[in-house]
Amino acid sequence: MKQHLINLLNHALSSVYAHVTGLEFSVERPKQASHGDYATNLAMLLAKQVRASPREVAQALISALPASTLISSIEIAGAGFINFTLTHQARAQVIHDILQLKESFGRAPRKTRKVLIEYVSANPTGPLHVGHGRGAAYGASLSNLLDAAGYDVYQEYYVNDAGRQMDILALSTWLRYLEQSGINLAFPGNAYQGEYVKQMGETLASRDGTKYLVSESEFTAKLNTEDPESGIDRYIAEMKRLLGTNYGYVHQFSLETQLASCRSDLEDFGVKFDNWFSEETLIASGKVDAAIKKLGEGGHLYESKGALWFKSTAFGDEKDRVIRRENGQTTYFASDIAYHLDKFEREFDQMINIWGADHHGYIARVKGALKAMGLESNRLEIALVQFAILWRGKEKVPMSTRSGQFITLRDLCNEVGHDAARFFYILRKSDQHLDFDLELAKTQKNDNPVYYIQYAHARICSVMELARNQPSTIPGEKELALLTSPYEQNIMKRLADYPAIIESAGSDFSPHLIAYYLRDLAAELHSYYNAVQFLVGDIPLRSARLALIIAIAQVLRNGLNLLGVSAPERMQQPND
RNA sequence: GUGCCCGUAGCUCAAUUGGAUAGAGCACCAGCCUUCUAAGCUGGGGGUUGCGGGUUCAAUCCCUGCCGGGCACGCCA
Repeated sequence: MKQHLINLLNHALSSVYAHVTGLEFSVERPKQASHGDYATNLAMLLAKQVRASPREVAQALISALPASTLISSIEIAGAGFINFTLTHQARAQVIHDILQLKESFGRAPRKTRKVLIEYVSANPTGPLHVGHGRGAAYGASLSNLLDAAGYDVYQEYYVNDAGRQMDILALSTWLRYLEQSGINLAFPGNAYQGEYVKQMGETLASRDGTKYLVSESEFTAKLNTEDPESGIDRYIAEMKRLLGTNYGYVHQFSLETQLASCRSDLEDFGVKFDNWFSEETLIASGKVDAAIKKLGEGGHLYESKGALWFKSTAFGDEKDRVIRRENGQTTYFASDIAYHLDKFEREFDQMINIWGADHHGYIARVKGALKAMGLESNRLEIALVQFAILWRGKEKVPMSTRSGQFITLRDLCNEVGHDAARFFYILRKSDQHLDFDLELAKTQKNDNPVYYIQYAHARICSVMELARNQPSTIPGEKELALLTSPYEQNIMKRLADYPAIIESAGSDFSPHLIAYYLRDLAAELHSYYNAVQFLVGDIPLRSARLALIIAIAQVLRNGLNLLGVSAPERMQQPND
């Protein structure tokens, strides 16, 4: 419809002001219903160029506008807006579209465009907590949105399974394992404290028995209260020395256990990845060394103070970054360069990374490395997600993985429900802080907007259940013409907006737009429901109204589905 | 200190990316259940869009200077 108006306007434009070309004007839905179905700013943009008042220009354009059976009236308003009012038939067309297209209503035709979206990518050193939940909900909804917008979406989780954090996890597991046999070495304060580590220790003991036991006297490393970091490193070295090749089994066990738990937490949260990309594999296959070599050949590396540096300042970064440390180990950054090089080699048209906002300083160096390797760094887009700040009433809940003091994603879902959690997370713009109040989410469960939307859907299902035994005809144009109330007119307009909302929410990486849209649509259904009886005796009118609410239910389902939220046919009675 | 993000109703947040009279929810006040689910609806109060300049037909949005808040500034990941 919008495109139809643009075509008409372009036609008028070229016949009246043939010399004007390349003008970008907008056709949009006005905020106020009294301003018609669509409005354009074309006349105001033209006024200066053609030296006439906007209203004169508007009049000239309207006179030259080709006739259209879809438009009932056109008027000039305000500073020079041209407002279009559609015919009833043009508005009601959307009902036919929805009933015919069903779950594919709003979905764009497939484009041949491959998009890689990487998100969560949390270190597998413990259960996912509520902070990760936001990235997970955002990434999954965005993936659904881009899929609906016609892209081929490939979802990936980057697993940091190499490096010191994993060593600390293995150490923590092993110490808990030893405790099973009564060997209590001092447990470092900066090792992983959580209950899940104790469970891994128990499982390891029951699975592999005494295989990794050592005596207390063999273990000579001591904690260092002055410098806990070097203390824990000595612990790790000692563990590796004593266990030898067995160290790998403990390491592997800890990693696999955590990955499995992470995977099932996400699946229960409605998040499923196409690929879990291992950092360790990247290193083992030589891709990190290859990436370093490639940077070196381009002359972007230099040695200083015993370390190897990438000259990222040449690409807009604040300072140069270390690629390989003095001790010979490559840095996390080195792996990340190789990982992104690998993404480019897999030939995606677009790559999206969803990172916590605390990583924003990291963007310049990654993009810098890509540029240095001659890659189009703007094919990579980084969407930053602010942390969710957890509150218990007025109290901020402290969060730290190491201390074991955190609320897990699973706890959250158990407390407030899967649907509420998914919805709540994406309700705010992703680059804004999200205040997540557990008390509120628990005690005021019924105030959560997700129930409001689900209830609208359930109400429609309930009406349809009652209507099942009543005669009804498939409504044609004659019946739909009976939908003349303001409620019905507004709902038809709202339904017609859905495909455009999908498109803009997708291109803006803004799933929250879907949530707001659905809330507005649900509000209109609730008002309609309270004001108008659907199951009336007049059969043509009834079938028209039922067709309209079936269309609403379909769009609510389609939208909720994108957000990973269920659309129940009836609501459970709220607890009092 | 430098860089990035943010500042909208009492609170939490939107605002079709520069459009017409800035909108919701919560909270507060007053109403609506013998009728398709009251997890709902109807009405009301509540704003100098942090402050000052600038750009133009038009600024919450763009530029600039302050004020206030967050994050990042490792041979950590």
